[in-house]
Amino acid sequence: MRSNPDNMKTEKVSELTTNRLSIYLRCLNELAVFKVKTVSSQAMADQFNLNSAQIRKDLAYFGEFGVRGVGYYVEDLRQHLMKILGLTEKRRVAIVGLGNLGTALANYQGFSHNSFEIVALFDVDPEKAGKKTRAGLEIQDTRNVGEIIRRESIEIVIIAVPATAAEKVLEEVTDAGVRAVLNFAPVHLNPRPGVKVKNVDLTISLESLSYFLANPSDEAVNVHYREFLRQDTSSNGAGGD
Amino acid sequence: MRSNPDNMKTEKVSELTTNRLSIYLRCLNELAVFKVKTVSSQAMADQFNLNSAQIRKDLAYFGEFGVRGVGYYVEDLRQHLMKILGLTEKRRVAIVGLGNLGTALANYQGFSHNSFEIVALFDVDPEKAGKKTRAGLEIQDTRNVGEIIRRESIEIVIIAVPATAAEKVLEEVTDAGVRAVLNFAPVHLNPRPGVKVKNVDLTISLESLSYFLANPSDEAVNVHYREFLRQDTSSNGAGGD
DNA sequence: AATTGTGAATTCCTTCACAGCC
DNA sequence: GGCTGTGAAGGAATTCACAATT
Repeated sequence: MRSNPDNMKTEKVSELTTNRLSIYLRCLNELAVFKVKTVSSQAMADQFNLNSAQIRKDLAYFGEFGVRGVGYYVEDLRQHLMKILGLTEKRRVAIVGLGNLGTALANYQGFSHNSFEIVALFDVDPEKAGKKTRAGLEIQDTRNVGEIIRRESIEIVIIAVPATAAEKVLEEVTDAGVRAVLNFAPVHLNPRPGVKVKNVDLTISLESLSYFLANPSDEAVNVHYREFLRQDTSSNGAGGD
Repeated sequence: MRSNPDNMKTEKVSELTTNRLSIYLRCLNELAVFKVKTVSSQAMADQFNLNSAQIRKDLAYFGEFGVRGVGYYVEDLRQHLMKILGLTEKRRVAIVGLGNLGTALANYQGFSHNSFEIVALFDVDPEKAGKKTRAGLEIQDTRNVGEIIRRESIEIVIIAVPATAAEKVLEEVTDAGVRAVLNFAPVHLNPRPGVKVKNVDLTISLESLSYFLANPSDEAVNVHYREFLRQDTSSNGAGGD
């Protein structure tokens, strides 16, 4: 039993769990909009085809947030999850690589309500340097990435450069103190200990879909849609500090 | 033992496995460029911080592709993987939702060499209808999505619409016979049996990174970077045909 | 000697099932 | 009665370790 209802755990939490926490939070956000006061683990489980015990376990690990016979107070749990996921203050984000994807991400509204703020953009192409995105943010030369990351206290870097350039970018931003990276380049990166890399690899996603098209009889018949996002669970240079 | 060296399995293959097959293929593609003739499971494992037994198991499931004492013939295994992943012929892809992300994807070059071809684009916005992307492909009205999917023999649909519109799009394309969907909308979709949905959820990825920033002491110290892409493993309406 | 293919062992994750509480 | 929190059971995925093969 955690017994430290607000102040965190001592063991390790799997990335499958953190992904689910994010899903629970999304669910609670929706319920909050409709002014729903409480919700049971079963109700949430139904919505996402998860198992209710899993939800309870995931949550119970961080504290006793529920009330027996009642369920979870939506607003209360929402606050707890925000805290656990480190979303109570804005995280400053930079994008490296302003090609199609990088540009789309720079203009994308959909980042979690207001927990993430894109504050810097980088590209090697001198043609692009100086240009501004729709939001009015200026593209800077990748050469200065380290310096600016420090100056701007950037915590998360999104890598959207070609595969061949990704490793070098990772090194540079890691040198500048960044410990969290979202990598869109279709390449395996080897982060140093203490640095977390999450990968979004469109080729893998598409090829995996292609496999299922090529093997329609595959996949057990009654596994149902049960499972949800096992998104990534990426490379991670682990390590306590 | 599979014993049917070319013609497929009878059980189910996990999505973790298909993701890895895709990684192996990428590795082989690189080796092929350098005219490397053979490769051992250990050599591949080193490159991606995987376990060599896992690679051998993954491959052995589909046939006996290796040669004891030698390893795997790069070109031979590459062909086998292409076949297994269904990449020997082009798969026709449509994108629904031409906002920032959809547009970026429409212009993106990086799709696996030439196994995927984007042949149709859709958006609800009548302003956008008729406009062409850089590649010269015209954006069509979402109303006609079913008809065009059938006419164009589209097999894979990329959903890049807002969360609220995604479920409806899924229904429509499923009605039109699509069985593979890549969903970028931050929402859980419930596909019918026999339809595969892979999710790419940027909010979950970022929030998961945020968790690790908020909990630096977390994550066991010597798990090392071992694990690689557990990308998604999404919703799946399973089912034999 | 090197390296695959694979049963057995292990580790990790999920689900069950129920005691405990409201 | 309804629902949480959780130990125990079950299942899945990974890794070990070695016999089989070239």
